[in-house]
Amino acid sequence: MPIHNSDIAKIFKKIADMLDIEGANPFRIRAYRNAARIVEDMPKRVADMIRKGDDLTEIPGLGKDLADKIKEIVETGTLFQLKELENRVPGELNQLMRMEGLGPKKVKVLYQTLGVTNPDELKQMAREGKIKDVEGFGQKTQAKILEELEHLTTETKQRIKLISAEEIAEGLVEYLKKDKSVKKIDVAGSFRRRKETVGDLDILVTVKRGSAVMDHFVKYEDITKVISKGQTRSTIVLKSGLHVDLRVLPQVSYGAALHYFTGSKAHNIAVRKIGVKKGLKINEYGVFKGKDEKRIGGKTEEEVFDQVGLPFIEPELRENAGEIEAAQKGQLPELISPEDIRGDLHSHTKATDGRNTIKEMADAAKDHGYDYLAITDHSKRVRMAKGLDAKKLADQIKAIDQLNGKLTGIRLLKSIEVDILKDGSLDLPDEILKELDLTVCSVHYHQNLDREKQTKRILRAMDNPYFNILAHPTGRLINERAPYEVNIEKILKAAKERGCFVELNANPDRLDLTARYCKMAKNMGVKIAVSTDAHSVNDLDFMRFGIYQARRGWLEKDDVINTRQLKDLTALLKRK
DNA sequence: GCCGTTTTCGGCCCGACTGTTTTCAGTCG
Repeated sequence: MPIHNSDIAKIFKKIADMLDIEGANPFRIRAYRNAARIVEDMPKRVADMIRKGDDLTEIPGLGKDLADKIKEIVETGTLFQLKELENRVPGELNQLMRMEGLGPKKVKVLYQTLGVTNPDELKQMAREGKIKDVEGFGQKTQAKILEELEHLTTETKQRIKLISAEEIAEGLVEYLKKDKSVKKIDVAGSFRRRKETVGDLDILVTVKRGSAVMDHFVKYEDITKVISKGQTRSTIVLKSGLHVDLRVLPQVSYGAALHYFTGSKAHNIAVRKIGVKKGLKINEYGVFKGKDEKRIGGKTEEEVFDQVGLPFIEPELRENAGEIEAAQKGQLPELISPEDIRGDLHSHTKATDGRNTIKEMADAAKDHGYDYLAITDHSKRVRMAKGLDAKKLADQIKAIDQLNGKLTGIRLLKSIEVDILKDGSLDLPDEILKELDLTVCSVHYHQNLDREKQTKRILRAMDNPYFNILAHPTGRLINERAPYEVNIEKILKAAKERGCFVELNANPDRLDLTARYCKMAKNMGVKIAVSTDAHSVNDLDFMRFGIYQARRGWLEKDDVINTRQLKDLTALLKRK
């Protein structure tokens, strides 16, 4: 069984939890949590790296000990240390730590006094009223535990998609602005970094003297629970289950706080470390210097970066994934922006499973200020979507030619989202494909092939001289369907050799490629098409999510083919 | 458990809020 990076991370997280409950050295625990994160975010499979004999200790945060443990996990699928731990501490105890307000210390006390080892037993004790009598616990804690356990069975706390977070955040910001004492307002956190999913919202504000914004905040209509309410910080839970923090900040600290709460944590730590070397203390209140901790910055984010000798780093890059080193060398990318996009290369119409006509799509694209739009309906294999056969596609080609004769200010590109069949051949004959301006090729069926077969299948498809863009390269649906097993690195290499491109599908349910693969593609010199896969005129708006993701993947204007003028794009699409 | 051009030993981020504690520990981010 292949060991995924996430498997390794899971084991390290569990060890960290168990050590936490045992009361081990907190820095040792942090080392495990840190390692879990490192492995999870690694652009390559650790198992492959070990097979190739790479030295894992060269990765910051992994020493000899952890490297050996990773090796053990890769070779045996498990870790002896974990089994040992489970002999001392029941393995289910860490589940209790998932609960709001229960940390390692309290879990340990519950275990030692009441013998509680899992959520069911905890629920039992809470119902019998035994929790409140334990030292350090009380009536309120018991009620909270009971309430949360009743919930736990129905809804598991899941990160929500960026598009949902955006909707919620906009509503909240609008509501908060109704309080006229609010001056500045920003939504920080992973939302501001435009991560594809968001775990909670961090809203920062500055207010006029005597503001009652906290009172206003906890009266928001969408709230199910107020977890805490203070002068400078309050936390609420929305009906959707999303947690929202509101922080009130002094003007002078706003930039420091914005930086601090935008994260990522790893980025902040790295910035702070540079600060420490320069004798600075950086926290959410500002940048401070010397023994007397004189404030020397923090009103704006720029000031914070400036004090550590860095240029401004865009939020999307703040993952401690090389952005700090790049900033130090003056080599930060000039990230792509929405205005750079000249057209959309993946869209559907009524001819298959879209909801609008070709003409309607063309008009909408023109309204977006685009120069071109590729009409890419499904091919016949995708029966569910009434996919086009060669004859129907020929009819559509004619229709588009005619329409192009009448349209002004927008050019329709004749194309198709052609299915890559199980054996890697394309779903339509070359005779019809060669009549098109470009092809967008994708896998819809047989997603469960093993890694090698799936990769070969796609490589074979790329051998077809009419193959241009690989659409939604991993097939994942965020929170719904895992990516299929496929070696993206090999595919990128093949795309480079053959003059093909890969899509970054901007649909917020897909966002496929991930940021890390975008970065990999860029480094390998493979250009990317950021496309919406629109099934209606409204879906063309998804482009912004594609741009967010592209920015997270360090892409610049030049890395993306649909930033090109039509004639340059046409030249790019001609395979040698 | 990791890390080091100030250190191979002794650091490793810390402040706000809650609950139960009468002066603070635990949790969270």
